[in-house]
Amino acid sequence: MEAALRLFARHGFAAVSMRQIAAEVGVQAGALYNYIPDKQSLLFDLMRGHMEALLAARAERPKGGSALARLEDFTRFHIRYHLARPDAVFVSYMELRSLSPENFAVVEGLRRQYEDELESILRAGEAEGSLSAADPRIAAMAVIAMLTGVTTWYRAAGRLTVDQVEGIYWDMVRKSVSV
Amino acid sequence: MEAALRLFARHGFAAVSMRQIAAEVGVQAGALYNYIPDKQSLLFDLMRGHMEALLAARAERPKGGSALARLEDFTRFHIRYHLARPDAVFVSYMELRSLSPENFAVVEGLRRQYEDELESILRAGEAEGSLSAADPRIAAMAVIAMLTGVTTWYRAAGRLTVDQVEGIYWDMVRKSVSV
DNA sequence: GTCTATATAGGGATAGAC
DNA sequence: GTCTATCCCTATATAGAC
Repeated sequence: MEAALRLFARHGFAAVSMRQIAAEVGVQAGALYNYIPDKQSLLFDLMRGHMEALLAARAERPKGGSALARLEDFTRFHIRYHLARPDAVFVSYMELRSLSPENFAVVEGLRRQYEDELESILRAGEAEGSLSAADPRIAAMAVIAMLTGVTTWYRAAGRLTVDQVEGIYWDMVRKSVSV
Repeated sequence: MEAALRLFARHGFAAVSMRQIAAEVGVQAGALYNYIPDKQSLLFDLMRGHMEALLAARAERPKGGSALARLEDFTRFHIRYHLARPDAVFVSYMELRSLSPENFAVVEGLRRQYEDELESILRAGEAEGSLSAADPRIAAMAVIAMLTGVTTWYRAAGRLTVDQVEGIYWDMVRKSVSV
Protein backbone atom coordinates (compact mmCIF):
# COMPACT_ATOMS: atom_id res chain seq x y z
CA MET A 1 0.00 0.00 0.00
CA GLU A 2 2.82 2.40 0.85
CA ALA A 3 4.69 1.65 -2.34
CA ALA A 4 1.54 2.04 -4.42
CA LEU A 5 0.72 5.34 -2.75
CA ARG A 6 4.17 6.70 -3.41
CA LEU A 7 4.14 5.62 -7.05
CA PHE A 8 0.60 6.87 -7.69
CA ALA A 9 1.51 10.23 -6.21
CA ARG A 10 4.60 10.52 -8.36
CA HIS A 11 3.34 9.21 -11.71
CA GLY A 12 -0.43 8.92 -11.50
CA PHE A 13 -2.66 5.89 -11.09
CA ALA A 14 -3.02 5.03 -14.77
CA ALA A 15 0.70 5.45 -15.43
CA VAL A 16 1.78 2.98 -12.73
CA SER A 17 1.70 -0.74 -13.50
CA MET A 18 1.16 -3.60 -11.09
CA ARG A 19 4.62 -4.80 -12.14
CA GLN A 20 6.16 -1.49 -10.97
CA ILE A 21 4.43 -1.72 -7.60
CA ALA A 22 5.56 -5.33 -7.20
CA ALA A 23 9.14 -4.44 -8.13
CA GLU A 24 9.10 -1.65 -5.53
CA VAL A 25 8.48 -4.19 -2.77
CA GLY A 26 10.56 -6.99 -4.28
CA VAL A 27 7.95 -9.48 -5.45
CA GLN A 28 6.43 -10.49 -8.77
CA ALA A 29 3.21 -8.88 -9.97
CA GLY A 30 1.09 -11.98 -9.44
CA ALA A 31 1.89 -12.02 -5.74
CA LEU A 32 0.04 -8.73 -5.22
CA TYR A 33 -3.24 -10.44 -6.00
CA ASN A 34 -3.00 -12.37 -2.75
CA TYR A 35 -3.75 -9.06 -1.04
CA ILE A 36 -6.02 -7.14 -3.39
CA PRO A 37 -8.65 -8.26 -5.89
CA ASP A 38 -7.65 -5.70 -8.54
CA LYS A 39 -5.93 -2.39 -9.17
CA GLN A 40 -9.09 -0.30 -8.76
CA SER A 41 -9.64 -1.71 -5.26
CA LEU A 42 -6.10 -0.77 -4.36
CA LEU A 43 -6.73 2.85 -5.27
CA PHE A 44 -10.10 2.90 -3.56
CA ASP A 45 -8.71 1.42 -0.34
CA LEU A 46 -5.97 4.05 -0.27
CA MET A 47 -8.37 6.93 -0.82
CA ARG A 48 -11.12 5.73 1.48
CA GLY A 49 -8.52 4.95 4.15
CA HIS A 50 -7.11 8.45 3.90
CA MET A 51 -10.48 10.16 4.13
CA GLU A 52 -11.65 7.99 7.03
CA ALA A 53 -8.42 8.61 8.94
CA LEU A 54 -8.81 12.34 8.32
CA LEU A 55 -12.35 12.34 9.67
CA ALA A 56 -11.35 10.19 12.65
CA ALA A 57 -8.47 12.52 13.52
CA ARG A 58 -10.74 15.50 13.16
CA ALA A 59 -13.39 13.92 15.40
CA GLU A 60 -10.87 13.81 18.23
CA ARG A 61 -10.47 17.57 18.27
CA PRO A 62 -12.42 19.70 20.77
CA LYS A 63 -15.90 20.59 19.56
CA GLY A 64 -16.81 23.31 22.04
CA GLY A 65 -15.61 26.90 22.29
CA SER A 66 -16.23 29.96 20.18
CA ALA A 67 -16.52 29.78 16.41
CA LEU A 68 -13.26 31.69 16.17
CA ALA A 69 -11.46 29.13 18.34
CA ARG A 70 -12.91 26.26 16.35
CA LEU A 71 -11.92 27.93 13.09
CA GLU A 72 -8.36 28.34 14.32
CA ASP A 73 -8.25 24.71 15.39
CA PHE A 74 -9.61 23.59 12.01
CA THR A 75 -7.09 25.71 10.14
CA ARG A 76 -4.05 24.55 12.09
CA PHE A 77 -5.23 20.95 12.11
CA HIS A 78 -5.76 20.93 8.36
CA ILE A 79 -2.30 22.26 7.59
CA ARG A 80 -0.53 19.98 10.05
CA TYR A 81 -2.42 16.88 9.00
CA HIS A 82 -2.01 17.47 5.29
CA LEU A 83 1.66 18.44 5.41
CA ALA A 84 2.38 15.21 7.30
CA ARG A 85 1.07 12.97 4.50
CA PRO A 86 1.57 14.74 1.17
CA ASP A 87 1.31 11.59 -0.97
CA ALA A 88 -2.06 10.56 0.45
CA VAL A 89 -3.38 14.10 0.02
CA PHE A 90 -2.12 14.34 -3.52
CA VAL A 91 -3.55 11.00 -4.60
CA SER A 92 -6.88 11.54 -2.86
CA TYR A 93 -7.31 14.83 -4.67
CA MET A 94 -5.87 14.07 -8.10
CA GLU A 95 -7.18 10.57 -8.67
CA LEU A 96 -10.86 11.13 -8.00
CA ARG A 97 -11.45 10.72 -11.70
CA SER A 98 -9.70 7.32 -11.69
CA LEU A 99 -12.29 5.88 -9.32
CA SER A 100 -15.22 3.86 -10.57
CA PRO A 101 -18.52 5.76 -10.19
CA GLU A 102 -19.57 3.82 -7.09
CA ASN A 103 -16.19 4.26 -5.42
CA PHE A 104 -16.16 7.93 -6.34
CA ALA A 105 -19.51 8.43 -4.64
CA VAL A 106 -18.16 6.96 -1.39
CA VAL A 107 -15.00 9.07 -1.33
CA GLU A 108 -16.94 12.17 -2.35
CA GLY A 109 -19.33 11.59 0.54
CA LEU A 110 -16.48 11.45 3.02
CA ARG A 111 -14.96 14.60 1.58
CA ARG A 112 -18.29 16.32 1.86
CA GLN A 113 -18.50 15.49 5.56
CA TYR A 114 -15.18 17.22 6.10
CA GLU A 115 -16.23 20.33 4.20
CA ASP A 116 -19.51 20.40 6.11
CA GLU A 117 -17.76 20.83 9.42
CA LEU A 118 -16.01 23.97 8.25
CA GLU A 119 -19.23 25.31 6.79
CA SER A 120 -21.01 24.80 10.10
CA ILE A 121 -18.21 26.60 11.97
CA LEU A 122 -18.63 29.57 9.65
CA ARG A 123 -22.40 29.53 10.13
CA ALA A 124 -21.96 29.43 13.89
CA GLY A 125 -19.62 32.40 13.69
CA GLU A 126 -22.17 34.30 11.66
CA ALA A 127 -24.84 33.55 14.30
CA GLU A 128 -22.47 34.64 17.04
CA GLY A 129 -21.57 37.78 15.18
CA SER A 130 -17.89 36.92 15.38
CA LEU A 131 -17.43 35.90 11.74
CA SER A 132 -18.81 37.09 8.43
CA ALA A 133 -18.87 35.04 5.25
CA ALA A 134 -20.98 36.27 2.35
CA ASP A 135 -21.74 32.63 1.50
CA PRO A 136 -20.65 30.08 4.13
CA ARG A 137 -20.63 27.13 1.72
CA ILE A 138 -18.41 28.90 -0.78
CA ALA A 139 -16.25 30.38 1.94
CA ALA A 140 -15.68 26.86 3.27
CA MET A 141 -14.62 25.64 -0.17
CA ALA A 142 -12.38 28.67 -0.61
CA VAL A 143 -10.66 28.21 2.75
CA ILE A 144 -10.08 24.50 2.20
CA ALA A 145 -8.64 25.14 -1.27
CA MET A 146 -6.34 27.79 0.15
CA LEU A 147 -5.14 25.55 2.98
CA THR A 148 -4.69 22.41 0.91
CA GLY A 149 -2.62 24.39 -1.58
CA VAL A 150 0.16 24.51 0.98
CA THR A 151 1.05 20.93 0.04
CA THR A 152 2.06 22.03 -3.45
CA TRP A 153 4.89 24.29 -2.37
CA TYR A 154 5.91 23.40 1.20
CA ARG A 155 9.28 21.73 1.63
CA ALA A 156 10.52 20.64 5.04
CA ALA A 157 13.99 21.82 4.06
CA GLY A 158 12.69 25.28 3.17
CA ARG A 159 12.84 28.50 5.16
CA LEU A 160 9.64 27.98 7.16
CA THR A 161 8.61 25.53 9.86
CA VAL A 162 5.14 24.00 9.91
CA ASP A 163 4.36 26.20 12.91
CA GLN A 164 5.23 29.33 10.99
CA VAL A 165 3.16 28.23 8.01
CA GLU A 166 0.21 27.56 10.32
CA GLY A 167 0.55 31.07 11.69
CA ILE A 168 0.66 32.74 8.28
CA TYR A 169 -2.35 30.85 6.99
CA TRP A 170 -4.33 31.33 10.18
CA ASP A 171 -3.77 35.06 9.89
CA MET A 172 -5.14 35.05 6.35
CA VAL A 173 -8.08 32.74 7.10
CA ARG A 174 -9.09 34.77 10.15
CA LYS A 175 -9.07 38.01 8.24
CA SER A 176 -10.81 36.55 5.18
CA VAL A 177 -13.95 35.72 7.16
CA SER A 178 -13.74 38.56 9.69
CA VAL A 179 -16.64 40.92 10.26
CA MET B 1 -6.37 19.44 -29.74
CA GLU B 2 -9.84 20.18 -28.38
CA ALA B 3 -10.78 16.52 -28.27
CA ALA B 4 -7.52 15.61 -26.55
CA LEU B 5 -7.97 18.38 -23.99
CA ARG B 6 -11.48 17.24 -23.18
CA LEU B 7 -10.45 13.60 -22.84
CA PHE B 8 -7.34 14.38 -20.79
CA ALA B 9 -9.41 16.51 -18.42
CA ARG B 10 -11.98 13.78 -17.99
CA HIS B 11 -9.79 10.68 -17.72
CA GLY B 12 -6.21 11.81 -17.32
CA PHE B 13 -3.33 11.87 -19.81
CA ALA B 14 -2.06 8.35 -19.20
CA ALA B 15 -5.55 6.86 -19.27
CA VAL B 16 -6.40 8.25 -22.70
CA SER B 17 -5.18 6.47 -25.82
CA MET B 18 -4.37 7.94 -29.19
CA ARG B 19 -7.11 5.67 -30.55
CA GLN B 20 -9.67 7.35 -28.28
CA ILE B 21 -8.61 10.80 -29.40
CA ALA B 22 -8.74 9.72 -33.04
CA ALA B 23 -12.18 8.16 -32.58
CA GLU B 24 -13.42 11.40 -31.01
CA VAL B 25 -12.67 13.30 -34.21
CA GLY B 26 -13.55 10.49 -36.61
CA VAL B 27 -10.15 9.36 -37.91
CA GLN B 28 -7.82 6.44 -37.32
CA ALA B 29 -5.02 6.75 -34.78
CA GLY B 30 -2.24 6.87 -37.37
CA ALA B 31 -3.71 10.00 -38.95
CA LEU B 32 -2.97 12.00 -35.80
CA TYR B 33 0.75 11.67 -36.44
CA ASN B 34 0.42 13.98 -39.42
CA TYR B 35 -0.12 16.77 -36.89
CA ILE B 36 1.92 15.86 -33.84
CA PRO B 37 5.20 13.96 -33.43
CA ASP B 38 4.07 12.06 -30.35
CA LYS B 39 1.65 12.02 -27.43
CA GLN B 40 3.98 13.89 -25.07
CA SER B 41 4.21 16.80 -27.52
CA LEU B 42 0.45 16.93 -27.67
CA LEU B 43 0.22 17.37 -23.92
CA PHE B 44 3.05 19.88 -23.85
CA ASP B 45 1.52 21.98 -26.64
CA LEU B 46 -1.79 22.08 -24.78
CA MET B 47 -0.22 23.13 -21.49
CA ARG B 48 2.24 25.63 -22.88
CA GLY B 49 -0.50 27.10 -25.06
CA HIS B 50 -2.75 27.54 -22.05
CA MET B 51 -0.08 29.21 -19.93
CA GLU B 52 1.04 31.52 -22.74
CA ALA B 53 -2.54 32.55 -23.48
CA LEU B 54 -3.07 33.22 -19.78
CA LEU B 55 -0.01 35.44 -19.58
CA ALA B 56 -0.93 37.23 -22.81
CA ALA B 57 -4.46 37.92 -21.56
CA ARG B 58 -3.07 39.14 -18.27
CA ALA B 59 -0.58 41.43 -20.02
CA GLU B 60 -3.47 43.29 -21.62
CA ARG B 61 -4.91 44.34 -18.28
CA PRO B 62 -4.15 47.80 -16.87
CA LYS B 63 -0.89 47.95 -14.97
CA GLY B 64 -1.28 51.28 -13.19
CA GLY B 65 -3.43 52.27 -10.25
CA SER B 66 -3.31 51.43 -6.58
CA ALA B 67 -2.25 48.02 -5.32
CA LEU B 68 -5.79 47.47 -4.12
CA ALA B 69 -7.20 48.18 -7.60
CA ARG B 70 -4.63 45.90 -9.21
CA LEU B 71 -5.41 43.16 -6.68
CA GLU B 72 -9.11 43.42 -7.46
CA ASP B 73 -8.41 43.25 -11.18
CA PHE B 74 -6.16 40.23 -10.71
CA THR B 75 -8.76 38.45 -8.59
CA ARG B 76 -11.66 39.04 -10.93
CA PHE B 77 -9.55 38.31 -14.00
CA HIS B 78 -8.32 35.02 -12.55
CA ILE B 79 -11.81 33.77 -11.74
CA ARG B 80 -13.32 34.84 -15.06
CA TYR B 81 -10.47 33.47 -17.12
CA HIS B 82 -10.31 30.13 -15.32
CA LEU B 83 -14.06 29.53 -15.20
CA ALA B 84 -14.21 30.09 -18.95
CA ARG B 85 -11.82 27.19 -19.73
CA PRO B 86 -12.12 24.57 -17.02
CA ASP B 87 -10.60 21.73 -19.06
CA ALA B 88 -7.41 23.62 -19.86
CA VAL B 89 -7.06 24.69 -16.22
CA PHE B 90 -7.62 21.18 -14.96
CA VAL B 91 -5.15 19.57 -17.33
CA SER B 92 -2.50 22.25 -16.84
CA TYR B 93 -2.67 21.72 -13.10
CA MET B 94 -3.14 17.96 -12.82
CA GLU B 95 -0.83 16.73 -15.56
CA LEU B 96 2.35 18.53 -14.59
CA ARG B 97 3.75 15.17 -13.51
CA SER B 98 3.03 13.68 -16.94
CA LEU B 99 5.42 16.12 -18.62
CA SER B 100 8.98 15.18 -19.45
CA PRO B 101 11.48 17.02 -17.23
CA GLU B 102 12.39 19.55 -19.92
CA ASN B 103 8.76 20.28 -20.76
CA PHE B 104 7.91 20.55 -17.08
CA ALA B 105 10.58 23.18 -16.59
CA VAL B 106 9.11 25.32 -19.37
CA VAL B 107 5.53 25.14 -18.08
CA GLU B 108 6.68 25.70 -14.52
CA GLY B 109 8.55 28.81 -15.62
CA LEU B 110 5.42 30.25 -17.21
CA ARG B 111 3.39 29.47 -14.11
CA ARG B 112 6.00 31.16 -11.98
CA GLN B 113 5.70 34.34 -14.03
CA TYR B 114 1.99 34.45 -13.31
CA GLU B 115 2.51 33.95 -9.57
CA ASP B 116 5.18 36.62 -9.56
CA GLU B 117 2.77 39.28 -10.72
CA LEU B 118 0.48 38.69 -7.77
CA GLU B 119 3.43 38.65 -5.39
CA SER B 120 4.60 42.01 -6.71
CA ILE B 121 1.10 43.48 -6.29
CA LEU B 122 1.12 42.40 -2.65
CA ARG B 123 4.59 43.86 -2.13
CA ALA B 124 3.47 47.14 -3.69
CA GLY B 125 0.48 47.20 -1.34
CA GLU B 126 2.76 46.66 1.61
CA ALA B 127 4.96 49.54 0.49
CA GLU B 128 1.90 51.75 0.03
CA GLY B 129 0.55 50.74 3.40
CA SER B 130 -2.73 49.63 1.82
CA LEU B 131 -2.17 45.87 2.12
CA SER B 132 -0.55 43.62 4.67
CA ALA B 133 0.68 40.11 3.98
CA ALA B 134 2.89 38.42 6.56
CA ASP B 135 4.76 36.75 3.69
CA PRO B 136 3.97 38.07 0.20
CA ARG B 137 5.21 34.97 -1.61
CA ILE B 138 3.12 32.61 0.47
CA ALA B 139 0.16 34.95 0.41
CA ALA B 140 0.35 34.92 -3.39
CA MET B 141 0.36 31.12 -3.45
CA ALA B 142 -2.52 31.02 -0.96
CA VAL B 143 -4.65 33.47 -2.93
CA ILE B 144 -4.07 31.68 -6.24
CA ALA B 145 -4.93 28.32 -4.66
CA MET B 146 -8.11 29.77 -3.23
CA LEU B 147 -9.16 31.34 -6.52
CA THR B 148 -8.31 28.37 -8.71
CA GLY B 149 -10.32 26.13 -6.40
CA VAL B 150 -13.46 27.74 -7.76
CA THR B 151 -13.13 25.56 -10.87
CA THR B 152 -13.70 22.41 -8.80
CA TRP B 153 -17.21 23.31 -7.69
CA TYR B 154 -18.60 26.03 -9.97
CA ARG B 155 -21.40 24.97 -12.32
CA ALA B 156 -22.91 27.42 -14.79
CA ALA B 157 -26.33 25.92 -14.05
CA GLY B 158 -25.90 26.51 -10.31
CA ARG B 159 -27.32 29.25 -8.14
CA LEU B 160 -24.55 31.82 -8.69
CA THR B 161 -23.42 33.81 -11.71
CA VAL B 162 -19.74 34.34 -12.43
CA ASP B 163 -20.19 37.98 -11.38
CA GLN B 164 -21.51 36.92 -7.98
CA VAL B 165 -18.68 34.44 -7.52
CA GLU B 166 -16.17 37.15 -8.38
CA GLY B 167 -17.73 39.38 -5.75
CA ILE B 168 -17.64 36.75 -3.01
CA TYR B 169 -14.02 35.84 -3.69
CA TRP B 170 -12.92 39.43 -4.04
CA ASP B 171 -14.43 40.16 -0.62
CA MET B 172 -12.44 37.29 0.92
CA VAL B 173 -9.19 38.10 -0.89
CA ARG B 174 -9.40 41.77 0.05
CA LYS B 175 -9.95 41.01 3.70
CA SER B 176 -7.31 38.25 3.81
CA VAL B 177 -4.52 40.70 2.96
CA SER B 178 -5.99 43.78 4.58
CA VAL B 179 -4.01 45.83 7.09
C1' DG C 1 -3.80 13.25 -45.74
C1' DT C 2 -6.05 9.06 -44.40
C1' DC C 3 -6.30 4.35 -44.59
C1' DT C 4 -5.05 -0.70 -43.23
C1' DA C 5 -1.75 -3.41 -41.29
C1' DT C 6 1.81 -4.20 -38.29
C1' DA C 7 6.11 -3.82 -35.33
C1' DT C 8 7.23 -3.79 -30.67
C1' DA C 9 6.14 -3.28 -26.09
C1' DG C 10 3.66 -3.55 -22.08
C1' DG C 11 -0.79 -3.70 -19.58
C1' DG C 12 -4.12 -6.45 -15.88
C1' DA C 13 -5.10 -10.60 -14.30
C1' DT C 14 -4.95 -15.81 -13.79
C1' DA C 15 -3.17 -20.87 -13.60
C1' DG C 16 -0.67 -24.16 -11.59
C1' DA C 17 3.90 -25.72 -9.63
C1' DC C 18 6.31 -25.54 -5.47
C1' DG D 1 2.34 -17.11 -0.35
C1' DT D 2 5.45 -16.57 -4.13
C1' DC D 3 7.09 -18.07 -8.28
C1' DT D 4 7.13 -18.74 -13.59
C1' DA D 5 4.51 -18.73 -17.46
C1' DT D 6 0.88 -17.20 -19.98
C1' DC D 7 -3.79 -15.45 -21.69
C1' DC D 8 -5.72 -11.79 -23.90
C1' DC D 9 -5.83 -7.19 -24.72
C1' DT D 10 -4.26 -2.60 -25.64
C1' DA D 11 -0.65 0.82 -26.03
C1' DT D 12 2.45 4.07 -29.12
C1' DA D 13 4.30 4.62 -33.27
C1' DT D 14 5.50 3.52 -38.10
C1' DA D 15 5.20 1.64 -43.12
C1' DG D 16 3.37 1.69 -47.32
C1' DA D 17 -0.89 1.66 -50.33
C1' DC D 18 -4.10 4.80 -52.18
